[in-house]
Amino acid sequence: MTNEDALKKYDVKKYRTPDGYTSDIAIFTIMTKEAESYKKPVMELKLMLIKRAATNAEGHPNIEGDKWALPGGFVQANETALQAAKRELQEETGVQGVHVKHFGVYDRPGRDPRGWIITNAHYAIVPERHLMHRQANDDASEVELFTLEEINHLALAFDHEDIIKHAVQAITADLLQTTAAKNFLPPTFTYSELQAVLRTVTNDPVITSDPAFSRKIKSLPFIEKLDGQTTTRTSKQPTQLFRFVEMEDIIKPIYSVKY
Amino acid sequence: MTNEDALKKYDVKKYRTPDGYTSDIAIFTIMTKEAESYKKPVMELKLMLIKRAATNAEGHPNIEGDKWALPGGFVQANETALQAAKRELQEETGVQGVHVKHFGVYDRPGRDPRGWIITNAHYAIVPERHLMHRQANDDASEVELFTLEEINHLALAFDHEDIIKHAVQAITADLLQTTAAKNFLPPTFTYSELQAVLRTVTNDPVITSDPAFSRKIKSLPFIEKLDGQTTTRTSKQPTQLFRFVEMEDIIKPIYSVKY
DNA sequence: GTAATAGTGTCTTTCAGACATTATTGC
DNA sequence: GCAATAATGTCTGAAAGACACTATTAC
Repeated sequence: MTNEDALKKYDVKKYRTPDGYTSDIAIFTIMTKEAESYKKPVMELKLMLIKRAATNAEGHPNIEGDKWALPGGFVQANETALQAAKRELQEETGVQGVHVKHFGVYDRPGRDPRGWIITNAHYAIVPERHLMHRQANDDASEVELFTLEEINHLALAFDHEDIIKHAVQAITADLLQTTAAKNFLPPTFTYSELQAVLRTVTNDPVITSDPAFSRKIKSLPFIEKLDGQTTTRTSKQPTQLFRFVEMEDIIKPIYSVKY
Repeated sequence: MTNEDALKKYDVKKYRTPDGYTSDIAIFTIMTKEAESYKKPVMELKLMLIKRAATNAEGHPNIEGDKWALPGGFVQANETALQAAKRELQEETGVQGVHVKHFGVYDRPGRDPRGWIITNAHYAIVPERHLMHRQANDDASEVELFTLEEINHLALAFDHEDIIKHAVQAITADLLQTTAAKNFLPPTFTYSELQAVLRTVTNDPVITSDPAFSRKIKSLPFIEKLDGQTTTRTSKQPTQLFRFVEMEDIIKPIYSVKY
């Protein structure tokens, strides 16, 4: 009656099994538009897509060839989809050790003409400064960063339009309701740098107003003022530096805030 | 060069594929403790688990037999995991048309001794009043509702301890940061009924203090006061009724609230 | 000085938090 | 009247929101 006994009798072929399990990854970065000295940063959210090759290694036409898609690949039996996503990120960008998070599963019948393919989708936050040595791999003919507006005009493979839409929702909620913004910023940052990151996903007046945000940042329990430390990255006037404090996630009930 | 040509050349067996794709569902309900007339409701969050049969239909010992587990089953090739979860919910409780949501994927190698099994996990919110005609199905010898405290002391199958922990986190965040509480409540409700639901997952003083919550509920943009409509369900004094207003999700940035 | 960004002063209004008080009704 | 729940009155303090103003520095 042990699990071992039970296992011997179990027929793993009893059910139809999927034809594949893949891991896709939406790699987001935030780029500074027109970086000038002593200038307030203006940032832009971008997503990395690859152009699927028209033909595969054997010269045959590729599925959904010539369309843009999220990087991804088949998950191996000895790894999780999250590990596969990190491997894919490493292959596409050479970057390791950044924020990677699951946000959805795509399993609609017929979503992939090759068969019953389950896709586990993730997003990654890669700071601009880590994206120096991007390289294309053999499966992709082109790799490019697009703004969300540009993506609206691209031909996308499979159901990647849906997946990307959800990825943007997921990263928006994460940037605003967790301290995920820290993954786009250097370890110490000014109020205007944090503000620029948040402005890519919100128009909340508390965040967009300079005096309001400059005051507010000092009272946030998950951000620490670094007394005496300043920078002139963003202004001629030396500017106060801050850093994020490690803290378990902050849940503010919608029933207890001001409207 | 069309997708059809490409498909002919594609060998679907090139990669090892999973041995199964299952959909599990954490069925939550909130029960009123000691329901008396004219009494303020006190509620309790409960989760439905099934006891896996010691032996299967052929009399052989069952995998992880005699342990408690989330209801679930294999996803068919012609459906999504969400559809499978709703089917499973219907089989376990006879309930249809309630809130069912994906919250995670479990794919750690070795998590299931039967092979490489991917589990797509969901949770459902079922109002107490819909749970009149619960029935066990043939795969389960027992079905029971447990409090979260009771679950800590049960022997759970596979990695369901992890899955349940994440399900509780997911429903907590959803109850507090979306209007999901409406799925536990009748269409119109008093402040103390909503309060009782929220108290199952939070101790926030704005919610637990009666005068504070009674005032606050009137200023929430997603809740509407029903002028002139009252009930004596919860008190001898007729009590104001409210209802949820349909509204796209409210994201309150952690950077714009009070601490 | 000028321009740009950072940051403060100050006023008004609103709301949270606390606690007492009143209102309503079945028993 | 008593007990229980609902709801309001009222005070204090803190923070939001708005806008003017000062501070600092490269040029």
